[in-house]
Amino acid sequence: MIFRMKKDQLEEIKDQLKQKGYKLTTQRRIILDSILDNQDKHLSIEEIYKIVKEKMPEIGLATVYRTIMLLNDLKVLNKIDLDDGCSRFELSNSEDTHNHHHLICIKCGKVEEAEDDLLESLEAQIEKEKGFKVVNHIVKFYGICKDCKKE
Amino acid sequence: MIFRMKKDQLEEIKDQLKQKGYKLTTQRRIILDSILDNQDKHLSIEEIYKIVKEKMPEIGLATVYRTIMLLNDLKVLNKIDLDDGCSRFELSNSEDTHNHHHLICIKCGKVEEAEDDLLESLEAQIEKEKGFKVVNHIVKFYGICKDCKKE
DNA sequence: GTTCGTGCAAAAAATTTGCACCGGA
DNA sequence: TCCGGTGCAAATTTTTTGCACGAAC
Repeated sequence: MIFRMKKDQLEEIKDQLKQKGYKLTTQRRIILDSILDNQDKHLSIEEIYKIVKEKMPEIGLATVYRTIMLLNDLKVLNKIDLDDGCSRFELSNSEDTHNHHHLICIKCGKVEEAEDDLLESLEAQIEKEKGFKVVNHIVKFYGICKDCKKE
Repeated sequence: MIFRMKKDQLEEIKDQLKQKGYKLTTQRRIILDSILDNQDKHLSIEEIYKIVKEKMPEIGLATVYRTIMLLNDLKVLNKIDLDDGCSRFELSNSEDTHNHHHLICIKCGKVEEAEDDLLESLEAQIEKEKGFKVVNHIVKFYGICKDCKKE
């Protein structure tokens, strides 16, 4: 996946916060920064906390929770569940989110991403049949990854 | 969705337990029973515990956890995450599971099910491109349900 | 200056574990 | 009988909350 310039993304999110009346505190900036630096990962709160704490040791875990929840509500982040006992999050770059899925290996636990998206027609059908307007979707495929198939 | 005869399903799951060397204890039978009686719902552990406790007040919450995890491992149940802070589970009737998706309303929180499945071609493509053999998938659509659209 | 956000610590919720005893196969 | 399964309570882990203080706008 090709990521946009980090600077652009940061500016865009900053604007979004400002528009909704949220302050851009040092803590929020550092947390955002850490997430943008790791957008290929699926970080847990604890992992984000650890990364952020290196840049700002006095930060509290509760602040990380509150910030992540805020970003989740703002749809800046997506919560994903990789069945490892904690919530994980990934950036939801508006163009990308709708177009990638997670491939979770049930043998080694590795998580890959697949970029294709053939769900538009299904969503159209759902709206027609159920009257349900889809605004986002999360798709997880469970299976055996390339490496594990070899064994 | 049309459910198979509860009795058939129960027998099938019993056999599965027996085959793998697990005992069919009273607790497990009651838990299974409660889940089969509620297959249209997406029950949390706590909810299952409450239902089961009426039939067997002395049961412990830990037993429910252990049984549900066992059934999850055996693929009798699927864990699903409806973003309400706890794990929920649904029966994975082998024929059905692969063919239904959840429609989660982001306004009222209601969860519907959609039965269509157009993912076969996508899965074939994933296997071809990534060498990842898909054995199951979980699809959640977030959006606005029929009722909420009216408001 | 306000008001929103933060750190800290305590609380609440969700899940797991240890262990002595019990009951299905 | 034997061994896996259970109840209970305690421990862990994850997440939330209350409150006084501090920092953005």
